[in-house]
Order: sequence, then structure tokens, then C-alpha cells
Amino acid sequence: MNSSGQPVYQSVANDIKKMIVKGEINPSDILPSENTLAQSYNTSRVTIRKSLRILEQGGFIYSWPGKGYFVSEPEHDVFTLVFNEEGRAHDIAYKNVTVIIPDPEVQKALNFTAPNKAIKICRVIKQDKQPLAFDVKYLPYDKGTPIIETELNYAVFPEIAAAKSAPFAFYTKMEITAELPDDETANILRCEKKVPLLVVTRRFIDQSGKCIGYGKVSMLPSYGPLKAHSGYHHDKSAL
Amino acid sequence: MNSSGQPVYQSVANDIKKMIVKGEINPSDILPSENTLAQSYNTSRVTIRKSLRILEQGGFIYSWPGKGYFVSEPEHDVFTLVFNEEGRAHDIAYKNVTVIIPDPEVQKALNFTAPNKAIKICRVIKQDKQPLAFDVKYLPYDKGTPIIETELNYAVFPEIAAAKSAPFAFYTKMEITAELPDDETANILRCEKKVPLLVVTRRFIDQSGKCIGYGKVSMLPSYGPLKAHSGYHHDKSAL
DNA sequence: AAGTGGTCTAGACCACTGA
DNA sequence: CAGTGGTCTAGACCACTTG
Repeated sequence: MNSSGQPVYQSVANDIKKMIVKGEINPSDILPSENTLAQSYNTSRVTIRKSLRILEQGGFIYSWPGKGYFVSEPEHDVFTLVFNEEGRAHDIAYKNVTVIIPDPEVQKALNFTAPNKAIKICRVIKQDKQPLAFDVKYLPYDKGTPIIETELNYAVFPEIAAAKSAPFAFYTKMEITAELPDDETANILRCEKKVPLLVVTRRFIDQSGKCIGYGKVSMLPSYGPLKAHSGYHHDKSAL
Repeated sequence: MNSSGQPVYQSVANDIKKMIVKGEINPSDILPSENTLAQSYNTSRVTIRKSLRILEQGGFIYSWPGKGYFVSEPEHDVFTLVFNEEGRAHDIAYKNVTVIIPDPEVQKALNFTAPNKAIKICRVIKQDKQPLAFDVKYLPYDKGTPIIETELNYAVFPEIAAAKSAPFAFYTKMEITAELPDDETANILRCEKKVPLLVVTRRFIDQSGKCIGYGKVSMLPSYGPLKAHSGYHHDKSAL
């Protein structure tokens, strides 16, 4: 710890970050060596390395063994987006849960080689009794791992999928499109067929590459936009 | 280094990660202590800490000082999305670059307190001579920092914004919506007014909180979906 | 050969949690 | 009070880059 109550490695990292954010050092500029910094800040090389590691993780610098540390080019095109159905704490009403043989598009998504049964879960997301979004999910129907309907009342997709394997054992691919509603969707969302919907399609994928879940959320304009952010949102305190 | 050619801290991290991904240890389970792990793996505490730091950064575990390390709940609702205009290397044609007083919506986005001039940059993204997307950008017009039109021919938004401040000194907020085209957009994209467009709005925001750029990309269905991914996409080799 | 970052060790002291 | 993680030090050896 130093006088300001924060660890030495943190204040060193903030120091250097400040210079980068203010533009005092710029992409492709080289930083002083670890040993030089250790002397300047009157600390050990290990502590300086910890500071530099923080800046590296943050995307501000990179190291080139044998040469030194350099300021990175900023990445302004990588965004972080948070998406889940409960995000806005709406009322969620189940439409129905059925076991069906899905249409070819869904069969393909679920990697069915032959026509097979799937669990189809339909939900309507509402606010003030107005429908906001329509949510359909499909899971392969395995007799081995039964899913009880009452479980579904509060379960969301990741949790359902997790019940079928370890919770860290899958990842999700998302696609976002703009679409017009089909008859069923227009009917459920009580909207006209010319209303543009924001559609999020998700595939839950196993470590072995198998698709263990497929879902589609169709959102009315009243649902609001999907929000994402990118880049370097620093604490003002640190600057 | 150990026999497998990878650093000790890395193979320890992989070992533990394997157990988490396979579900052998599960969320809220406690890990052995640093000292115990150091003895088990016949290495130092510093090396074990490095392994655990990797798993912590990856979202697999968290530490609770005084108690120990625990397996995290997986986050399956945080997505990473890459978006830039050049993403698919289409032809990009400039429509025009003008200095205008923008309409109120844009003025508000740019935090104009009084009507002020802005640079408006319109572009059409094409493929095989077919328009795919229409791109409008606004930048506050400062006499102090002139922007030469030829620069715009290959500049993208972040670079333009970076010219007005240090490259790391801003972040981006994005909103994704589905909209129907207005007359101008329908005309430029040569589409009917009932075609649903995927619209990405971006605000480039200064460290001081000021909006230094505002842009809107309207994409036809033929542009394809926006793609994002989430979660724990491990190297198969590590498992 | 001198300097760089990458890996690793064997200590030390601290604040905190829990029996 | 013993055990935990958090911080920090002063070394060591390695592979790599540069002159």
C-alpha cells in the first residue's frame, strides 16, 4: 500500500493509463522497461509487472519479449451486449410447452440428422398487460433427462440447458436481425404484420459442438433497443 | 516450464478449468487453498496464484479474502459483438459530405445546447452494385480542428473521432433497433418502405461525457445478421 | 554482450474469516 | 488463534532482440 490507500501496482497502472488516455503516449510508442519503471517508482520488478499486466488485460498495451512494452491500437469495434429475457423484469406468461417434431429449419439448427422430437417452449413477455416480445425455444427431447413442466415456470434457457450438462460446458451464438412477423407472431404480439421486429436468435452449443438449445426472441419496437457498449470507459477518479 | 512445454501456471490453470467445465466442481464449490495447491503441484504459491488469476479473469472462479477461492456462477447473458463498417469488405461509396445544422434529434444526441453546425457524412455500402446499407454520421463542426475531405475517403468513424481527442479517450454506446425506412433511406437503398431494416446507432463519448460523434447504419436484410457470442469457448486441446 | 520480457522461487507482512 | 487470500521483495535463470 502507498499513501493513497491503494496498492502500489494499481497506482502505477493508473499513472501509465492516464498518460495513454490523455494522449501523452500513443499507439506504437514504447514504454520504459520493467527495470527502469521499477527504479522510477522505487518498487520491485514483480510489482511493475503486475501493473503492466493490468494495462495489457485492459487492451492498452502489449508486450514484445526481448523488445519491450508498446501502446496498442485502440479497438473501437468490439462491443459488449447484455441480453436475457428477465433483463427488464417484465411479466412473463407461458403460452405452452409441447413436445413436437420441429420444422426443418429448427431441426437443422439442433443438428438433427433424422426427424426427432423436441421440446418447444413458447412465452410472451408483457408489460402493463401489453405484449412486448414473443419467445420460442427448442430443446432436443431426451428421454434420459426428463424436464418437469413446473420447473419451466421460473427456469430460463441457460439454466435449462445447464441441467443437461455442466454449467460452464457450453457457449452461445447470437444472431440479430430485423424481420416482419409471421401470422402466429403477429397474432400473439397483437400487432400488424408491417411492424418491424427485432429478432434475436440464439444457439446454445456444447463443448462437443452439438447444439443443445435453439431460441428466438421477437421484440416489438416498444420493447426498446438492444444496448451495447465498447471501449475504454475509465473511472473519472483515476484520471 | 514442465514436460509438456507449457508454463506450470498454465497447465495448473487448465487442470482446474477442466474440472470446472466437466462439472466435477460446480458453482459455489470451494477450491483447495493456495498453499494446498502449491504443495499438490509441487510449485510455489506465486505460481499457483498466477493460475488462479487466469481462471478468475476468465470468469470461472472468484476469491474471497480470508476464506478461499470459489467456483463462479456462469454468465450466459454477456455477449461480445464485433461491428464496423468495413467488416465485410464491401464497396463503400460516398454519397456526400456536408456541413449542416442538423435536426433536433441529432442536435440532442450531440449535446448541442444551441443550434450549431455539424459535419454530416453519408455513405452507401454496396456489394455487387447492390446497396446493402446506408450510413450517416454526424460530428460537431469545430473551426479549430478542420477535417479535410480527402481524409474521409478512407477514414472510419473511430478514426475521425480519435482525431478530435486521444485514441483511447472515448468509448462507444450502441443501440440496435428494427425500423422501417424513411423516404430518403428507402430511396438510397432502393427498397420498398415495408422492408424491415436493422439499425445500429452509435454515440462516441468523450472522457468528459461529451458526445463527439453520432452515427446510424441502416442495414437491409441482405446485409445479413449481426453476430455475437457469449460464454466459455474453450480450446478443445485444453480439455 | 547487454538489455528485454517470461517464468519461477522462497520468503515476508498484512487484513480478514471462522472456530 | 490458525488459516486464508492480498501485497510486496530480492533474487534467479531462460529465450529473445539488438547492436
